[in-house]
Amino acid sequence: MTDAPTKPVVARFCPSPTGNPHVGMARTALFSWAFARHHGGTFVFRIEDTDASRDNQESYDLLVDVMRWLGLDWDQGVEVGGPDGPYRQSERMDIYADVAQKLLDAGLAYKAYDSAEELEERRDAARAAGLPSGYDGLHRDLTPEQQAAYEAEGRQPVIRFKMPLKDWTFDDLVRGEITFGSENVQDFVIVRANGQPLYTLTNPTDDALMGITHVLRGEDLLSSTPRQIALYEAFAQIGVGDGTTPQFGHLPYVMGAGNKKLSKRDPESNLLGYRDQGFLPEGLLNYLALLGWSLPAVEGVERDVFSLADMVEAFEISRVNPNPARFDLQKCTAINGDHIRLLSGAELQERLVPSFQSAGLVSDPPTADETSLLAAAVPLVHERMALLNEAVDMLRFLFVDEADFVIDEADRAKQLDDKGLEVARAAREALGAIPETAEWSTPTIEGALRASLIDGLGLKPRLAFGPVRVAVTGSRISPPLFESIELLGRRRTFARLDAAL
RNA sequence: GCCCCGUUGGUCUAGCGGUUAUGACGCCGCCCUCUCAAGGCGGAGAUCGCCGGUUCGAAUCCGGUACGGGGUACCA
Repeated sequence: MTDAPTKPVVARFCPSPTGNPHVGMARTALFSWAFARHHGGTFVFRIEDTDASRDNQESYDLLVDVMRWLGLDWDQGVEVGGPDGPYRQSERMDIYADVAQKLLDAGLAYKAYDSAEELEERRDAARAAGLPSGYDGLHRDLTPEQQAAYEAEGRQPVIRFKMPLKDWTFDDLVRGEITFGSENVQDFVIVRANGQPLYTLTNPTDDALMGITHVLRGEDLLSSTPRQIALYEAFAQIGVGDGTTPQFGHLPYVMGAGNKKLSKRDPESNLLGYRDQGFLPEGLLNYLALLGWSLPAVEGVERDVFSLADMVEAFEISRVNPNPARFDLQKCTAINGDHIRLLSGAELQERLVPSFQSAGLVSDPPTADETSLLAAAVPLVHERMALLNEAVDMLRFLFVDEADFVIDEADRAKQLDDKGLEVARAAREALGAIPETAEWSTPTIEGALRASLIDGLGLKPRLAFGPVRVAVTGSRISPPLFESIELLGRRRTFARLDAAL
């Protein structure tokens, strides 16, 4: 299968605003976006909010917010507009009504009056007989008299699309040729009895009207593809769209723990949660890309940490793996750590500001002192973190008011026992002996401490510095000690050692 | 029931008829080292779901089968 479209690519992402944006959705958006960008095409962002009972504005806002955070920009769509708007289906109802009417007028769709009970009964019978259980086509060819009779009974009809009687074969962009037999693709409802259009109509209508050339979506929609192809062929007859049918590619699921699809309820699936935890959009996206796709090896060397730009350059839909992938938070976090290490110190510092602000350690906007302290402190933790929020915990001791400084009790017990206090006392003396006139710097601090604790007391380094670390930073785990002491400053360092003794 | 999709170490993944089956995350060990990381080195872990077939030769091609997933809605 080749991956060289002949006409300009127009791809789209068209979620329904129900609940929290989840990672599977982001993966679908990413692949569609990367596909469009790779081919220099257009990316459309449309919202499918045709079901008023499930859709809501808050969810819509979240969707827009998260797409912007991820950096998946769109050329046409909600918020930005475009030639084929509006891009919210709730604002396009007249269009769907018009298309449905045209389909009816052309004899490509029909009114069906079956009641829910009747349908269920026939469906059960078909199953029992080992037959496919879709609509049996009973009202396909009702005469006007029969229709009038049903209406006289007070029945409100749905509109069903009349599937041409033939087999349906298409070449899926990720799975290859797929065929559905005619008997398994029955007439489907496109407009509810109350006049509301359904996804089955709105989605292909918009794709046709917006000139979508490539439809990349979740594999849950694979079996509805024949219906959509049939609809496109009908559109060609009634003049909706340009008469062509897009190509389809069905992306595998992103699964959660166990073996089930990551659901919207699952906290691991909540995209905003990742932002709050301090994931970088490029880190999350990189990991998501790895779920079903990989950068081609260059001269036999595989690479799994890459930028969005790298992905755009290399993204071939034919390389997408058709099988579902389990989301692994640990690996996602590890990849994110790699991306953090790829950031310059200045970039990292900038991205860290919001985390420090929400922890109440830095004001909004940061003061000059806070900014310079951050600038000096960030290099200390840059390669020690996988998530932005981890920096807050590691550096809290530098930013916190003295009154709020606390020592972890478990660590105090382990390190500041009698022996440890003795070491801390020696450290306090050694540091206090550094002349006021001498620079309070990492080398001087290290020199003083080593001379006193290692050479003087004859301690192993880990035994020497542990108690000092706990007294000064509040934890057995901290950024490098001497640098930390330098940044803390003379006064605060002395105060903390004194307080610990 | 019927239809469709999928199946390579715990997880993700490379592989497109001939490899000691690739790499990553995780795990274990060692080195580095003031803690933790990062980094370096090494290791354990896969009879490529199973059975047949094609072929000199199959993870790769074909057929079946099992298991998992999806669809079968007046949800999307």
